[in-house]
Amino acid sequence: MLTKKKKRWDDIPGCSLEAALNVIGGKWKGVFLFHLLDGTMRFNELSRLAQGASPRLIVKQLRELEEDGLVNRKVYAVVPPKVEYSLTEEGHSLHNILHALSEWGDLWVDNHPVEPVTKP
Amino acid sequence: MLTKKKKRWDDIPGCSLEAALNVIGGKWKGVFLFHLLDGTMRFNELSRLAQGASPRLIVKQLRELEEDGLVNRKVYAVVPPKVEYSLTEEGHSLHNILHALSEWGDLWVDNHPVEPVTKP
DNA sequence: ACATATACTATACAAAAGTATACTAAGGAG
DNA sequence: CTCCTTAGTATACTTTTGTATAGTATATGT
Repeated sequence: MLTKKKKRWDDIPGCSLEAALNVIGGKWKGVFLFHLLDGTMRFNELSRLAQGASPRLIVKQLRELEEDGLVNRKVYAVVPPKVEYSLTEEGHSLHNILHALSEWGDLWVDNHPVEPVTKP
Repeated sequence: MLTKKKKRWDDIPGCSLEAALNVIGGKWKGVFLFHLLDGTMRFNELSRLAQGASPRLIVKQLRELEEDGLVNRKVYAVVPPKVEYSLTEEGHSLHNILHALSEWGDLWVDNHPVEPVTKP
């Protein structure tokens, strides 16, 4: 009998936009992808981008990006360990979108300042 | 003493890209925004887009989009109720991004078919 | 008098996402 | 022999998301 492999975007049938957002929309995925546009980075460097996130989460985000074909993970058999992350061709194809999102976000943040309130 | 109003994107300081993804990345937000590009829609119509989602969630997504300034909510004082949702100018400014995401998602889905597996 | 329609709200619960903290492997430097 | 380094794992827990299900208001049509 044939059945389907369970994927994270199974519950969004037919909607490519939602599929895209699922792939790049994880908590730190956008940031990682954006910075990887400039070249390969090591785990530590990526961690520093995700200020305050636990390694568990960082690993999870990176593994999903890898699984989804957007990043390569290259392990060097050295001690201490060295692992380099870089974008695949598919990852690079997000270049324009990532920059557009970043610019739009800039404007949006400007137009929606966090309101200061007086504390009682 | 001055403090800040808590917002949903407070935990992503300085990253406009992540801010953007936070604003449009909710479970059904992309779909709603995309379809609203074509004109106003009533609550029922939007619900139908979000097949299987509970009203609670749909309302939450729409309220957040409203709060973030991307959609207008127009209530008609009639019975039975009638509420129309439409994009604000700021919402419309996402036009290109939403289409780019949709196209990218299309390609991505094509390149990543769900693998059939034989069940034991 | 009664069912109908719409856009929700309320409550309880389950699942997913994220945090906090501690720990590991193994070779080189001292 | 001990410490340092990196790229993670492991475990326990909290928070956020999302589901399931039922209920509400009220003018209108029959």
